[in-house]
Amino acid sequence: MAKELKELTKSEENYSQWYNDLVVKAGLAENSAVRGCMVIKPYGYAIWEKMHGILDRMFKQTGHQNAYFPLFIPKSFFSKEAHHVEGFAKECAVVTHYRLKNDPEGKGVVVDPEARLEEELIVRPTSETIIWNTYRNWIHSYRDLPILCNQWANVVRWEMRTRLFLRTAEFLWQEGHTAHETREEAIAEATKMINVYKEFAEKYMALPVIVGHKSPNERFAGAEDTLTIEALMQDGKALQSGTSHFLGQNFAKAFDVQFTNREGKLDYVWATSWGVSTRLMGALIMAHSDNNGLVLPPALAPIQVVLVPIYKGEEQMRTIVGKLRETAAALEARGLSVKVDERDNVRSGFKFAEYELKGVPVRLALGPRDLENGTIELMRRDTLEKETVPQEGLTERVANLMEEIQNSIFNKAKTFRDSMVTPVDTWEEFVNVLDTKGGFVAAHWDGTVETEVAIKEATKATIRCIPLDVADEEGVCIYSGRPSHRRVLFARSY
RNA sequence: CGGGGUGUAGCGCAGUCCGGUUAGCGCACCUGCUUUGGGAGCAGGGGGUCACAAGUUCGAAUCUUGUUACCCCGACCA
Repeated sequence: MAKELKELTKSEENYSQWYNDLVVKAGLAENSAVRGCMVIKPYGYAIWEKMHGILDRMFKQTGHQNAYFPLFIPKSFFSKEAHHVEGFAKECAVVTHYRLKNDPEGKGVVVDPEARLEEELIVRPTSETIIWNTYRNWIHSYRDLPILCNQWANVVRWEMRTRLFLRTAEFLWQEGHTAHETREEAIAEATKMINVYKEFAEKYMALPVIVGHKSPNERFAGAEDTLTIEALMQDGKALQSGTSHFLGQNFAKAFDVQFTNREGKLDYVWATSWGVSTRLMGALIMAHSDNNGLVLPPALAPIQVVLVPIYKGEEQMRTIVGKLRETAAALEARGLSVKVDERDNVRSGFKFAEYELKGVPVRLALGPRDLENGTIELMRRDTLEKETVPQEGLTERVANLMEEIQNSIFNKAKTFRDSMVTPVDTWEEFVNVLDTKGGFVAAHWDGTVETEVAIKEATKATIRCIPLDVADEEGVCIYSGRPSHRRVLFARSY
């Protein structure tokens, strides 16, 4: 048990505190000297690298290529797409000067007032504008289409209040930007990519998500349609974990990106953009962790199996560590990432607690007793179950266990999520469920922005999505009493 | 930007109301010995501009004024 964490059992009141402590103590990330910016530590980054690698492979398999566009965007680019401007406008970092000089009074360096930029540069909060400005030169004919590019980058949004991984001033993400001949093709692309995200979340992160459309009010600025994957955290709040936008011809018109189509006529291209960020790390942590620390799905765990020696005296240590190295080599040959913890300045009990805090899926412990009996102690992190098993056949057993743990973590999260989707038909019920149970509330909505905003003001709950697979059902709006044709999902969210 | 709170060792804190030996405790760190099947014990050791600045005083971590940073609650958040 994590001594520091033990005193901080998670509950609704201290959930934020618990989350923050967990992120710091598990060695994932910490606050930096720059307000709102985060340092991702090696262990946290190792998990992100795994995510990055898997996603990148999935993008390539769906025909995409990586490219890189500038960090700085001329201010004027943001004036070109009206809705986009409205949606952003504020909370960006702006570069106004390009030089420092020594302080005449000898107090270090100051910004050289002579070195003011003619046009300010915005540190990208997202790259649609600079990318569409670039695409204009790449696209002339239908033969140039589609363009299927992705960029791995950092972006900056000057958020007022930040939380590690969930909302930081600077964060890492990928943003895909595609250009197509037809509306249908672009819509298909946006749908394809939200499904890639769904598959990634469920198969690798063991995180069940609901795919749906955003309401017009929650839509990305400049998009005609925004698809989202919504996940549920253990405190009953929803987390938007990835989005895919059908941008129509909005950016093409703003940046004058036209092509000659198959009929020989000029037309504007159809666009999509889609992204996931280091926020997924927050989702991973909040979806699975318990009071002993992280619970990592084997598919994303930087260390899948840790081997801990238990011994008395140096001679015994050498024998046992030797045996563990052999075991580790066999597991590695089977494709698992393993670590033998040979440190002799901390005791085994300390190591047990530490790897639980870090979420390592399987722990093997070998002591003198096992040496005699030809056994080894095996513990799985998700259930904390220990058993003593024969060394014979261990590699296969552990390899199979990886799959079992991955499924078990997913099923646990799914059972919880499913139990937290509550259909309601009255306003009283709606408020009551939000206040006492949390989670998603499936309710009828009249489809108007006014109602959506009024509900948000009254309850802090927003429409998370209109699920893709929702069945048509006649009913009346819980707030206005006007007719509705389907239920949508409301929740309080991060 | 509004309301509240906190700055004392790497981290967490006591001391501040009511000024007075050499500023203290826990964790972490270093050394040694004993330990090792669930966060070891003992002994010794290192580490401080008490956020910054000015003032009051024989004397300031403590009182006064100003500044600054951070945290929490709002507002904000594709």
